Amino acid sequence: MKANSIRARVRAEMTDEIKEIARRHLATDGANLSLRAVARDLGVVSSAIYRYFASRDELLTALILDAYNALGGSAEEAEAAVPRDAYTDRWLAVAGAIRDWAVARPHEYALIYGSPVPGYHAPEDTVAAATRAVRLLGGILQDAAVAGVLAPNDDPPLPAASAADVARVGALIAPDVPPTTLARGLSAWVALFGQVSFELFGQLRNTINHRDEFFAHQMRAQARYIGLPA
Amino acid sequence: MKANSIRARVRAEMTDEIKEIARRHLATDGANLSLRAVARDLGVVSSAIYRYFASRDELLTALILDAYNALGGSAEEAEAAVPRDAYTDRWLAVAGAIRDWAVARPHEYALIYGSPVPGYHAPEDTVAAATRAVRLLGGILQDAAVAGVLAPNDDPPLPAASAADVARVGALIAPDVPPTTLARGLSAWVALFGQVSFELFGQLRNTINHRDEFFAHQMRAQARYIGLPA
DNA sequence: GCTTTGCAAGAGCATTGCTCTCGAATTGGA
DNA sequence: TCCAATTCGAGAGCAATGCTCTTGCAAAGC
Repeated sequence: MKANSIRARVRAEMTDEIKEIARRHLATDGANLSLRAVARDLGVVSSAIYRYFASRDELLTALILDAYNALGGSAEEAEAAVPRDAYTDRWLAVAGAIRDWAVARPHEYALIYGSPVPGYHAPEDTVAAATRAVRLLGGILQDAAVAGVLAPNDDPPLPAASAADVARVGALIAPDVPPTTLARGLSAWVALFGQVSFELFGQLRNTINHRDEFFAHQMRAQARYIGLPA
Repeated sequence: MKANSIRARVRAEMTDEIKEIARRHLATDGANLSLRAVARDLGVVSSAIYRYFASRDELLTALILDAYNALGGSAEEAEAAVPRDAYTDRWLAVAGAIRDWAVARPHEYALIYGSPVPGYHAPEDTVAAATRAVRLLGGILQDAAVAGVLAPNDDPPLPAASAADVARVGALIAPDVPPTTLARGLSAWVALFGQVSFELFGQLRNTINHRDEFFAHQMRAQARYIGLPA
């Protein structure tokens, strides 16, 4: 089949439409996605879906990949709009974009940062997409480090094995950032997604009611903790 | 039915056995728990289960409640074994117990801290059980505060609405802890569960490989961040 | 023009959650 | 001690699911 035959184009359109409808179902019915329901909405018999996705898991994998990329893209876009030397603002833009994306699509967020779907194992394709968000944070730290505006800290050094783990990550995304600062960066990264997950998964109910404001404040605190300039 | 009739005892045993088998299935097959499979393992026909749980969701709710209590109990037990004035160690004991419990029962952890199961809404019963872990942290902060060993910080004050939220929580579990310290405590709480979730849900794959060590180090850092004495 | 390939439809299978009915067993008051 | 009320498990049955297989039809490519 040539890449640009009518068939190929129709196939791509169908694939997109299936994912689109699946996303809609995800948003309304939650995580238990029904292939047959998607087929019905598409006006097609259920077995037809299997021409495009070998199984329900494969459809979910495609949605997961898309979600990682959408989230990463949204964060990158927000970060790119901030002046390069406004390091704290860049971090806040990333954090805000991630939360906004997640709040707008809680079920897609749950797909990628919630409990892994049973029996499903992330193919290697997803890791590149999944790291887009962390790479952004690494880039900000790196830029701040070379600019010499990253506040030092007097944390004790990491134990050997963790130091190696952190160094390996650092070499890839933020080579000029000292290890203890990198560890604080990872901590902020965890705090960011932890906060979003807590909010979306209901752990903040009856506790923190003004989530926007609290989130922004906590992310600002994380920026200070990392050592980004005010 | 009298509380101690044969029927009542058998009923309690059956209920426990159903939950026990369900937990086993959870551990092997993941989150898609099959009532019929549980019934088969119990040597009983599927409709018999409905004498004990009105629906699959109700069984899951019972498991969730048990999980919250088991996790809370495990953390409380670990914390109680530490001298009262070793505030950092108390925090580390809580954090370690929570992680250990979660690593040993990833699917039960996912049940309570992962994506909420579709259609399911936490009944009010669960909130008391769910707050046992936070209360522990609050208690440690409170004790350290009244002992006067909680290091102050110069964080900017919280914005009004968040300050009210935090104050409400603080009044309940740690009345003598200043708001900004409380905010740092909440941050540590989020970091704790965020770290465990990242580990169990696969977000640390190919990044942090020595998870025990890294977790312990990060929790120690959180203790310092909160202001607990070394 | 003819063969190969891609596709949707439909029937079918095993499985699921849940409901209902029917006998058998336990219970607790007379 | 007997008897009505309650509780329970078995079994059949329903609507739905994921997935497979076969059958005809349309597009693609020689």
